[in-house]
Amino acid sequence: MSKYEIQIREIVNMQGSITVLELARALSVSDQTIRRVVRPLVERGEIAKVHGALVSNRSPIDPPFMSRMSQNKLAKIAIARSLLDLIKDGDRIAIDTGSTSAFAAQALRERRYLTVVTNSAFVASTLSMIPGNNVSMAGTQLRHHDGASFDRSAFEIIERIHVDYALLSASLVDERKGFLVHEQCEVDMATAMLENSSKTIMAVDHSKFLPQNRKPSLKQPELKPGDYLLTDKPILRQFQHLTSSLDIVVAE
Amino acid sequence: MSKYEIQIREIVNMQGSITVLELARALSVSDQTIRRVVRPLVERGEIAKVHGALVSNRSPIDPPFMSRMSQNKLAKIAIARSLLDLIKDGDRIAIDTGSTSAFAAQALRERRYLTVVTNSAFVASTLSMIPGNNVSMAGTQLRHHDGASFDRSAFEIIERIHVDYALLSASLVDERKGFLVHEQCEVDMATAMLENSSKTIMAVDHSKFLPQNRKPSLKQPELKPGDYLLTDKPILRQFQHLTSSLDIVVAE
DNA sequence: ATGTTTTTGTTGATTTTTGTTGATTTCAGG
DNA sequence: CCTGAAATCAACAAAAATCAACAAAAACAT
Repeated sequence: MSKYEIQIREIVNMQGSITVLELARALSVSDQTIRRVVRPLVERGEIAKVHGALVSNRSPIDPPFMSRMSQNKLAKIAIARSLLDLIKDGDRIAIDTGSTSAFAAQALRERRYLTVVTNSAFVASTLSMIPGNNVSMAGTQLRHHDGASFDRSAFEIIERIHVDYALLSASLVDERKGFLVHEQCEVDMATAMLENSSKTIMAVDHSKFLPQNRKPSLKQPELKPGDYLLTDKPILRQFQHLTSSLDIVVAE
Repeated sequence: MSKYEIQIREIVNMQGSITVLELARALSVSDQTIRRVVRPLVERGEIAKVHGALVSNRSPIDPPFMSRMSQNKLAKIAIARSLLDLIKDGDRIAIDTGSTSAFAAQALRERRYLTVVTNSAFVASTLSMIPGNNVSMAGTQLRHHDGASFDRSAFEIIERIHVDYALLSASLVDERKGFLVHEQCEVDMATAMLENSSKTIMAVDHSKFLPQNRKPSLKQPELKPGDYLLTDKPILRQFQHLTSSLDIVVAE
């Protein structure tokens, strides 16, 4: 049994699929080594292999649309579950757009009597079905790539409703610049939610701490001391200065 | 099994349908590759293929919402399919709440460049995912039993957007009183949609013509001559006076 | 240190997949 | 029914991934 085995299994299952070459680069070994190490894993049926890639054979649970598109499903599910430790029946919460929030909405269906305000039609639709919830959809015109709204009325509604928690996310965590997203309207929305909530919960899975091809550049608003950071792996040393004043929750 | 397989399945199921060329561009491979990879998927029946596009063969609706919708599922699916004969790419349509409309929204995922305005968060969320669509969610506060909004802003938005078709439904068709629903706000919404559309499409499955335990009492607005009635069985004699001025489409 | 075993990287041959071209089929509109 | 445009298919060449074999490097025991 090779020392790379556990790592490989984990990466493949997390990502769903990955090419041999990518994996080789990730572990800084040659592609041939990966092939050799992977062979017994495939024979034992622990992961599947096709020409061109390794694919996870984990039975993919079936959460609706949005969720299945996303990377790092398992991490996001774990984060969503640990969110349930913070949010109790009857709480008021603002939720932003994004796949992490989509998973969170799924998890929050367990809670009752929530007051929810969101600019994501998916989140609104999911949580509005729960008896006892009071859900407000902020905004009118929905952008097609994620069904979220960022028009003026969206901001007016966010600013009208004060909540206990704002659930925010980010596309990348940069060592120096902090939590980043791709578009200004997302920053504006996050700011509005943060300003109208008592506490903020920033939810980012560990992959957001790694370098990415498509680099976001816009900085999310500053978190307050005592705000929560939800993630799925311990914070690495070089990021700790960003998170020192936060309550960190690491989902197992 | 190819390395693109999982991605293709996800994209097709998410979008409902997509052309081979679009998919090729999305994965940055040639169209020929897509055709090759897709062939076994089609043979195994995991997705369906028609000349010009790949279409999802997923059961038309999965959301939790479905439990209450399961009545007359087949009839509603048939009606939704025949709606596709009326609504073409690029059309503008207002859609009301209700299970019939939810099925209609699923079917309309095949269409592109729709302008949609609706007070149902589920319909909005479903159709906003389709590239090229322009979807407006009317209203803010969602009622929990169906995720629809009937507040003042909902009406303002409906009245601001003029569309080609209003897709309406009813809870019961009464021999004397016509199309009935349970709540006044639903009548108001139907009226607003009808007044801001060129044609109205009333969609009711045949069970709505039968007596019911919980009797609705509020009358939907009068349809105009030439408006459509979509249903799944021929109209019985005793109802024909209600429908004589309408274009009747019977889904097979 | 030395020899042995195991792991790893490199090379080149082999297999599989992919893109391109051109012929063929399908579809929509007269 | 015919015609033009778009989609599909077949076949071949190019590119990428895989495999086998061998040499270098690392780990281990003596």
